[in-house]
Amino acid sequence: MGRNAYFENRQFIDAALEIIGRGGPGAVTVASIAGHIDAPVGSVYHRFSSREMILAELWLGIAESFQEGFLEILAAGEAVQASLYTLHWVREHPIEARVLLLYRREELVAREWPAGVRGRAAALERNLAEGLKSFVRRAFGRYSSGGMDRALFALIQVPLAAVRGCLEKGVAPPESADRLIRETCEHIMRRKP
Amino acid sequence: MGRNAYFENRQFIDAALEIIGRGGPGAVTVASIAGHIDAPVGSVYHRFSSREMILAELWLGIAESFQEGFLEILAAGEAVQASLYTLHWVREHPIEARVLLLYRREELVAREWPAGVRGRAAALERNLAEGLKSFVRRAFGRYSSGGMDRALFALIQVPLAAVRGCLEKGVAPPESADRLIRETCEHIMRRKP
DNA sequence: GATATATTAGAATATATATTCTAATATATC
DNA sequence: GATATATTAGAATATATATTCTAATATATC
Repeated sequence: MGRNAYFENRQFIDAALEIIGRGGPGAVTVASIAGHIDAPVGSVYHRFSSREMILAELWLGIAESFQEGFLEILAAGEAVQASLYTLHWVREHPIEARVLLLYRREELVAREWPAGVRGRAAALERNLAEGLKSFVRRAFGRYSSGGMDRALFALIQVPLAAVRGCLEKGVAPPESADRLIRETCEHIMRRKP
Repeated sequence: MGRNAYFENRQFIDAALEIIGRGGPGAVTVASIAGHIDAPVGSVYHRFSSREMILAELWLGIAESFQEGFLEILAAGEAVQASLYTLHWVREHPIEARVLLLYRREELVAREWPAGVRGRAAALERNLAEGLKSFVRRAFGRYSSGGMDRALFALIQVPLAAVRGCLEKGVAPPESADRLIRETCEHIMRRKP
């Protein structure tokens, strides 16, 4: 019982997304989030325990969605497809991509996750580690730290590198990026560690 | 005439370097900089027009020194050597590397450079662009934007990607990084754009 | 040795922003 | 229709930190 809600949690998180996407981490204040949807700041704190909690939920939601797609492709075992995933995802989700891939996570949420989302953050890390580990086993016949270095480099670091400049400029990655990532991945994964 | 100075500008800049290197951008306050060398905050403002100016001078000094070495190797024309430069520089200058390569520049100095160092910032950008342009001409026979994309990717983005994880962890890049960068660079630069 | 002044010293102030708090409002439930 | 309460509404407060300001100090120059 009681008064009906005028806003939804999601609206505040989406407002934070828009604000970071346009103005960067420095632009997200509790007032700017509330103002973006004409809500009073009181309504922010009625829903979220702190400013950081909004950002944590935003970041985790994006990361989970990004990672779900990545792990699916990774499980299929195609290295090149997995290495191109980031690029395609950035093209489809340009704003989310900035939040997840352009800024360090610590710019949005302090190194220590706020209580209440630690489980989600830990699961994210665990799932990635597991997915990569079994990919490495399949790709190279057995697990080795050298194989993991190679997979991390080809499937994650290089695609990220190829995309970072565009994220900064706020433009979509060019066609040429596909080729650079594909070539690099094929070459790096061809050689056994 | 007048009282002799007890501190030097350099000490404040070095203090900022140490503080960022250890605690990240969030840890550099005017008070923490002054406190690090037991100076009063008044002495900070006696030397620097603002907190941002200290960070601008720190960042520009590191960037200039990094870039000078890079452009020298680039002028020699060896793509692989240039692609390994970042890695070697990170091993030699671990703290400076964090300031320059781990954090976005905008975390330290706002997008608009403070008046007084705009010339230095512009020169930095111009010199890199020129150095890369003439490298591309030599490497591929003629200048093309495709060639520039390839050079940027192989000589800058990939080396940065290979090194970022270590910068975050605060450890020196492993031997394996040399091989990944070298292999990628050779492969990417072999093909004409 | 007196004097001017560069610099130290650190307290006071300004400002931005997160958080708290009190009152008003709207509606579900009786 | 009365009542309890979830939620809105936004003013008040707390806090961190950059910047300013005033006084003290030490030394180069005369």
